Amino acid sequence: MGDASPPVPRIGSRMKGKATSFDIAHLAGVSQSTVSRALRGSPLVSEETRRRIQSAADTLNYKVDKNASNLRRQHTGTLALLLFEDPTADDSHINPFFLSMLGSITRASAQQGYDLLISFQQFSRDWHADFAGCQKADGLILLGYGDYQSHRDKLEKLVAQGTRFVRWGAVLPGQPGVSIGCDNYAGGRFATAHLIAQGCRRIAFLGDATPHYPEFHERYRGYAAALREAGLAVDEALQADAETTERAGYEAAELLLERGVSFDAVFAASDLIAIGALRALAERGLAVPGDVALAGFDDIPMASFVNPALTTVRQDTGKAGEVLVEQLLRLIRGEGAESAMLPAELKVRRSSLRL
Amino acid sequence: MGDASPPVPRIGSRMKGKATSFDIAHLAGVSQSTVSRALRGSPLVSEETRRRIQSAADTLNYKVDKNASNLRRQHTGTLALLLFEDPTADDSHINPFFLSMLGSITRASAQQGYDLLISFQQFSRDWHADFAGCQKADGLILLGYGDYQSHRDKLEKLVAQGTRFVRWGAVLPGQPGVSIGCDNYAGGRFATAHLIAQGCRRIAFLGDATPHYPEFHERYRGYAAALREAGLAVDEALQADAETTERAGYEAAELLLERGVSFDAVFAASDLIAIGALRALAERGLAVPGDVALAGFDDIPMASFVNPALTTVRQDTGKAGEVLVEQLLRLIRGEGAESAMLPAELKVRRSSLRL
DNA sequence: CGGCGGCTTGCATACGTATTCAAGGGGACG
DNA sequence: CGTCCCCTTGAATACGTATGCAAGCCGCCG
Repeated sequence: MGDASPPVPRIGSRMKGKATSFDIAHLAGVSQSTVSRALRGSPLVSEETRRRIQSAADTLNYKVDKNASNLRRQHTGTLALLLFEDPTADDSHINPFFLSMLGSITRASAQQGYDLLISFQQFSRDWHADFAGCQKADGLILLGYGDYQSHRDKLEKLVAQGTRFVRWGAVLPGQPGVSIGCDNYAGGRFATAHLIAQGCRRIAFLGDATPHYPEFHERYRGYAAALREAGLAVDEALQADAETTERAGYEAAELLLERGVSFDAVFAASDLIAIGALRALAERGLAVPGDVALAGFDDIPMASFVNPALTTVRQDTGKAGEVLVEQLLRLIRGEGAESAMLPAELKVRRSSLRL
Repeated sequence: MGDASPPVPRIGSRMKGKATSFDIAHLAGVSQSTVSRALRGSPLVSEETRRRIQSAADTLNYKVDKNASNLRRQHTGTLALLLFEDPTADDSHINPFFLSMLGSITRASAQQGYDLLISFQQFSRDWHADFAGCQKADGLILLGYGDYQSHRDKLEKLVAQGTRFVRWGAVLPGQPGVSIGCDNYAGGRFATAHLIAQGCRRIAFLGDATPHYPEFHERYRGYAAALREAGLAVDEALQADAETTERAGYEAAELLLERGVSFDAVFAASDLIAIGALRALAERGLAVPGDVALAGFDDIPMASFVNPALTTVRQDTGKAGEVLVEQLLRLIRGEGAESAMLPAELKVRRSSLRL
């Protein structure tokens, strides 16, 4: 007597937790294997059985347990987005350009059926370890301006560990892993050539010009190339470092003004820098574009709303997100991916129009 | 002799996949249980053993498998953020206010040691099912303006299923679940009272005033209250619907102008609407704040950069993210959480200053 | 009429970790 | 010197799903 419990481990008894595939199996009068097959769309299950299982699953409000499923299949259906920011950006305002990228990446991965895990990272931390082998995500997307030189070792470690990742940033030869970026060189060249075409001859560059910030460095190279092509000299006194914040742009412009050098145009390495510079110029009573023509980079939403509207180099964030996700999925599927450079497009607005 | 293989299932043989706790155990000369305990910081392990295990783990570059761990512990260490947007926003520009919230929530959850899963949702879909029981996340954060009435049933279903979630939005009595929001009523009242104090008497309201958009409705109620307190009548001809986009703001302002009613101020239910209205006013040659004083709501980054800088009601997104995550974690820990209303703060800038 | 192949289904096991239970060893105290 | 208890460790099992393997059923062909 009382031999009920030993043979049946737990079917039907557990009311607390969510329903499992065993519960469905019990209700539909089939085995757990068949339930699993039916719900994953295996062709091995007959149509009638599939319907019965489906209706049982609906009844019990059953959802496949992602953890168990992922563990068994050794795959997560999740991508991780690592967003790097300089620790100095403590005002909790994320760079709008990256926010735009974030939105685009989110959409792209959703479209491909992947969830997206977001994580903010400090450059200083051992970020590469956190996501590498722990099966949190099938692949990584690295996003952030910055000094990749000092993190090259970490990237190489990722490659060595077989971690799948793509990086947004400057596309340069000899980099570890797959990089996607826009054509910063061409963008810088277009913007500067445009300023020259507007009659400007003394064009300043605001933004770090060292190779430590590869994107900015490429933009600077484009700037210098355009100057040379027009027969103009590159004057170091016309360059001032700035990280990509409005405040840094303001300060860099002030520095330039204090130097006492004359200039009739500013090419800023990012829109935030340009907007900061715009404020500094306005405070000195300099008219834009009358006294100083101004161009930025990124085409953040704010750029069209400042006064005067900002001429800038547009990076197609929508396309960028798609390409990043697409290439990452290729890596995950083992198809091999390639670095790619997206075109940059000059958006002319009032801030640069002198003619 | 030769009794090596039967008792030991697979230790040491697998070179392909990542190292498991068994590999660590083997290397450190202990059992898998001890490895698990050591790495989770259990006090049961001796200090010397812990060190040996730690060093073995470092050597093999071992990372705890999140899926297995989560499956075993029945918990994910992940929160999911569901961001709702009107399908009309196809230009891939997410509302800046929500982007700011997103940043803040990301930080807050990272600070609490939780990962954040981001998902964009269409109101139309059966979103409530996707995350409810599948163990993807321990809790949900719902974010988005909108018509909660038509989704009340879904919220109630979530509550019934025992899903832990918090919602950003209007805090009203009798709502299912926990809601966090700012004091939209007070914000609308402050902004309108400020416009009145600037000498305005015919103040328009741009934004949906129906209860379908509870936040906007509350702001409208605050607007109406301030008018009444000043002995001014609420004129329906001074109200025009607009969803929260720049284009809608532009069109609503145009509608207002075409109506031919006179007005000397505009209170827009969001900054995006205000910025659109600003453009419409400028095109008609109306000076802000000279001819029309203008105030918005949200204090998105753009608000300080438009010309003239926009007076607005600031919602503290940083605080909001913290509170959302904090209350959600309380729910997850079974401590019970309460809806809360955050203070709204008037930020006076040039767009409203007539004195 | 026997055997063979296609179509479904069930059984058993593996995924990698966390935790309960039992056991071993050593010291302290009576 | 014996007993008891604390400290540390190992063995075993459960978490819920996916899948290789084998078996049952049926019809068809030889």
